[in-house]
Amino acid sequence: MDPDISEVARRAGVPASTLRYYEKKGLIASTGRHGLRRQFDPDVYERLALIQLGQAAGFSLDEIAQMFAGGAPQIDHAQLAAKADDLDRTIRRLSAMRDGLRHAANCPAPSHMECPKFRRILKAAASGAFRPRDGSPA
Amino acid sequence: MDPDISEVARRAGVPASTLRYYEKKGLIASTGRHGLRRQFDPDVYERLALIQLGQAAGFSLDEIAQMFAGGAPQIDHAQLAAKADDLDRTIRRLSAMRDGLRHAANCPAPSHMECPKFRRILKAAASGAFRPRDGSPA
DNA sequence: CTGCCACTTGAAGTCAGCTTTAGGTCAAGC
DNA sequence: GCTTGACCTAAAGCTGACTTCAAGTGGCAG
Repeated sequence: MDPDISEVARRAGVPASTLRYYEKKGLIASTGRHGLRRQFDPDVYERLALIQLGQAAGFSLDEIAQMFAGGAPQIDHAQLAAKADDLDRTIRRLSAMRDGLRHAANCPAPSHMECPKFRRILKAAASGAFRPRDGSPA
Repeated sequence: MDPDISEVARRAGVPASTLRYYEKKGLIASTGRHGLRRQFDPDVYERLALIQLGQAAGFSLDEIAQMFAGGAPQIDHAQLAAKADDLDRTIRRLSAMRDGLRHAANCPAPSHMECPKFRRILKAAASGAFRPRDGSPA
């Protein structure tokens, strides 16, 4: 028997409301109804995993829907490489921040403003060095 | 003469609407008015840099406002260390994603589903390995 | 056959961080 | 003195990814 929405929710760890939302967005499809109730093909689990993976990679649901658009998932290699580069920039930015935070957490200066390193970082922030590029998460 | 809002906007690269929003939130303060028009202390530039830095580090505006709450910026060392750890987790997660994307971008398999590495990553996604922890950006 | 309750729906609400809009004020230049 | 237009306000709107709500439906146990 094909799983119903609560079964999919339980097994995939995704709330039923989210599954309905994904269906409306065209990210997943139900195979039919049993009365009112949706029934899902077990393939939906793979779909959901792809969605979660895509999200983790920083793709929006709309972008993910595009990938699913043509039958079997078509994922453009250039698009993947571009997203990898986005991630790389984000990682570098976050790494710099993390190092700055670690320093500030251990800095012996009485106030952060008296620490030269902090002031240097602050100046970088003022000049926009840490502004996320478009396409970066957060 | 103290700068007015458009001067601050121009020099700090922050829209006037954002400055008003920050003022309402208590993140910055104007020193007075010239007619209706706000006047700002030049200190505001440092404030704005701190705000941008805090945002880049993943703090919410509310958290940043808390830090500003007691006269000179009080930034708790434990809080900084905790945020650094958050960032570290995020960085590791994103690095794994980036590597996965790079592989997929160059993978010779006709479909991603036929690549063992991709399938392995997909399984990890299904098991929630990439779900952002609470406190992580994006 | 009846009642329960898990499911259904569309619409509205949530969150953060802003931006936009509509209508108003007023310092400064002519 | 009059016009201009940059500034002001409160309130509403926006984005993305959902969640919540109120009201309805219907399969199945008893």
